[in-house]
This record gives sequence, C-alpha cells and structure tokens, in this order.
Amino acid sequence: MISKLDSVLLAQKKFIYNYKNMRWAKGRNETYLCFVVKRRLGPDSLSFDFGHLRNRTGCHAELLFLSYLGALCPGLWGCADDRNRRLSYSVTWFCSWSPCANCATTLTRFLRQTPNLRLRIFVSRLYFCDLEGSPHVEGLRDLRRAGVQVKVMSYKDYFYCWQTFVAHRLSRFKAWEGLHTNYVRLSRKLNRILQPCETEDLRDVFRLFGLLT
DNA sequence: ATTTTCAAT
Repeated sequence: MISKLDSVLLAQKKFIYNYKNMRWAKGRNETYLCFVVKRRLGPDSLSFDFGHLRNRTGCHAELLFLSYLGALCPGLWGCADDRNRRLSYSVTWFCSWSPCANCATTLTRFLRQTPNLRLRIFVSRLYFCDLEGSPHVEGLRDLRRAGVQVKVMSYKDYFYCWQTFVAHRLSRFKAWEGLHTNYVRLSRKLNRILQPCETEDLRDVFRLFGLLT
C-alpha cells in the first residue's frame, strides 16, 4: 500500500533536481509535469485527481498529458450530463519547463475547441525564451490569448507541489539558494513576454466602454 | 565573461 502510494508520488531528489529554477539548468534533459484536475459536480462539491508525468522520447510532457485527458476528465467532450451538457473541468499543472512552440500551438487549438476546460500553467523555468521573436515566446503569448493563465512558480507553488506531489515523508519543503531571486527574474521576464497580450486586453476593455474606436 | 534548455550517444 505504501509502495503503491510512493509510486504515485515524486521522489524528493527528483523534484528538487528537475524543478530547481536556477539560471543555467544544466542537464535537465527531461521535463516533469505535476497536475491537479478538478471537476465541478455541484454547487460545492469537487472531484479531484492529481499526479505527475514525465516526457517520453518523441513526446513532450504536455502532449502526453493531453493524451491522458480523456481518462482524467470523463464527460469533457461527450454529453455525460443528464441535461446533455458537457462537464466543466479545471486543470492546473506545474511544469519544470515552459511549453515549446509546438506544444503551445497544439494546446491553444485544443482549448479553443474545449471551452469547458480551464487551464492554468505554472512553470519553473522558461524554455528557450531568451531571444525576442523566438517561436517559444510567441507560443506563450498564444496560450495567454487563448485564456490560459501562465505564471512562474514562486516559493508557495513549490511548497504546494512538495506537499501534493512529492513523497516528502513529513519533511518540509526547503528552498534552495536563490529560489526567490530566480523567481523574480523569471517572473519579470515572463511579464515582459506577455506584455503585448496584456495591452491587447486593455484595448478590449477600453473598446467595451467605448473609449476607443 | 560565461554557463542552459522535453538529448544523443
């Protein structure tokens, strides 16, 4: 029973190694994705599922997650509801790398066809986002425009992940050196990346109030 | 100053 539970949880070292938000994450040649799936069942009740996965050769973690989505979210597409409505789900995931351009495109298309799925993405590090005009940077903007909340993981997010996805064996999450500084730097960088989208949003608001033609 | 990246070997 314990060993079965352990297999669902991430080993401490694995979590720390893969999620460390250092400037040069040498050797992080794999990506972990920890997820929480919630479904609204009634006014107050929620169903809940969680787990983690890792990319496989030839398949990025995000697309692997998409392939599991049908099993994780029964009734997401069909008409499982007694009034023939699709069920609404919300997914939050914590990924060690931000999504690449290709995954972002697939996700964006998928989400536009599935408005009953809400997605929030937290990332530990930004994947190839140093150059403005990089397709990965554009991918993040596309996701943002598709209504996805994209954020950089902060201390409280690591703390939450440790409590939720890691076999912590009652040990508390201990921040590595530079966690906060790195978070601030990455968060600013992501804000700069998403700035054009925020501006678009503002224009939409102004337009709504007739302040702009 | 420079270092790294869902590997390839």
